Amino acid sequence: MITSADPYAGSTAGGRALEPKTTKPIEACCSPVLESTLAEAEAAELAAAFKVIADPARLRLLSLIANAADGEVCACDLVAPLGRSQPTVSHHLSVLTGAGLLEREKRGRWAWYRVVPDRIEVLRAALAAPVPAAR
Amino acid sequence: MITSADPYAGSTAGGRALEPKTTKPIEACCSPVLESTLAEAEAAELAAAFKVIADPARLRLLSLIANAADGEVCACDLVAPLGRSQPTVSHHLSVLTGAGLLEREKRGRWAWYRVVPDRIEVLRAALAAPVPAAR
DNA sequence: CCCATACATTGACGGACGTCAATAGAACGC
DNA sequence: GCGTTCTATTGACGTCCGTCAATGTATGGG
Repeated sequence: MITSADPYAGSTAGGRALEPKTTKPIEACCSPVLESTLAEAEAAELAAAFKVIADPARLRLLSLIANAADGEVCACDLVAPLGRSQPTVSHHLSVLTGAGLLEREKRGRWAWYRVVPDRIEVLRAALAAPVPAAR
Repeated sequence: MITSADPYAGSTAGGRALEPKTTKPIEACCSPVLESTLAEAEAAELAAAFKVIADPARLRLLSLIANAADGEVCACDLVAPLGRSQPTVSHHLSVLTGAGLLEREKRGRWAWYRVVPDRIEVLRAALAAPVPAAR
């Protein structure tokens, strides 16, 4: 007998949820990790957000686009620098856009991508050090 | 013919490297993602670092330990709140410690864990917004 | 000594995901 | 219309990894 009335907010980890598997956009879901105890649901959402940027290809895409001349890059100019196939690049761009880290604008035959700094700031904020309470 | 002498720093993504698979501690490896273009190696290292915290169990462990009374927690007090088996908790603590995000101190039969805020700051810094150059 | 407790390691299983080739879809020029 | 170009989707494959049961290792009490 471990817990009869589980005192821990959302500690169920064994039960697979089998959710619709939609790529939810990143949004501020929790206070900083070091500042308050995360419930399982909050942790899952934050972890999913970090998973989006926890990939070399996607990090490089972000940096390539963020450092472009006009702040935007045509998808056609990303395949070669990334050293991956066109479908793979398209896939990663889709993941980043789905998470809200990129904005997509279709102009003629081309798709132009821009970084959305605010969404990255959300991730950054989640890693903020807590203010030293009293002093 | 796309590239004869690859002009992109470390774009090889197809070739599996099959490295020793050691868990390298997190350390400042690159300038912020939005500030300069990441080479493949830098991106791989940063991605590996983010992967460490891109997991609900590990995020909860960090928050549980960071918010403990004395800034440290006995491993025995982490199994129940996490809602996972003891070996699983031990595994995650090992990953976090290996990455340098946690410090471990063995006292008698118990293992006490503390957060290393500096290492988390490294990750946070990687997401920093670039200074608006000129004004 | 022997047993109980705390933690780590091993091995196995199943799901998640990064990758590519092939194909489909959309937009443009002629 | 028709071919060309750019992008997205589909399907398949292999690897990575989070999880647990079982076992191993160490520490301490009686």
